[in-house]
Amino acid sequence: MVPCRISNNIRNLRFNQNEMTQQQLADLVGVTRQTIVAIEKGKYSPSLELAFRIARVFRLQVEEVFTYEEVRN
Amino acid sequence: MVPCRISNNIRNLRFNQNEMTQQQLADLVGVTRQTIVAIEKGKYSPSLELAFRIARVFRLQVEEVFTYEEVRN
DNA sequence: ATATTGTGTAAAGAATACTTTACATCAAAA
DNA sequence: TTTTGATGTAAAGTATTCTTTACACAATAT
Repeated sequence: MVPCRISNNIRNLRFNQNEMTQQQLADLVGVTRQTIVAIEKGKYSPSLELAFRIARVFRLQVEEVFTYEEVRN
Repeated sequence: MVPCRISNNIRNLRFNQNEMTQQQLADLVGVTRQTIVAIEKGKYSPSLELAFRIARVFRLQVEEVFTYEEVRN
């Protein structure tokens, strides 16, 4: 796959929208806290399923939480 | 993770929008044809990255290509 | 002072996405 | 009728996502 970057604003959403901890978000979407940490920190990007679940928690579209951009030089 | 279903209308989009083969779509998004087959047939759902790439080909939002719904009984 | 809460990191293993190779079927073209 | 192109399936291997366990640190509360 062509190199790209998927960033997200989960951290901001957690604070601004519902004042929610990583653990609470993890529970709401059904994964472990470490998974949330890894995604927030950009270690890897989630599965589509998890992306949907996270977006739903904040009542947003996937695109409003995750930003896809191709990497060009 | 709570059971859910992710469906998609890639097949329709291929036919209606650009008259595109599985192989062409695969090349455009940088995966093998088998991956497209598996996703169209619902064998598994793509990574978020691939979902973005497919949506981009059709100039659509992720939500316009993939539909997430929780399974309730 | 020490317990608790929220966050970060790391490493081994399980689960899922994706590749590679190969072969089968059907429809349409030569 | 033979060939070609589009699609479907399957199995073994690689890569990535996610879990589990464990520990560390800083800020706040007791």
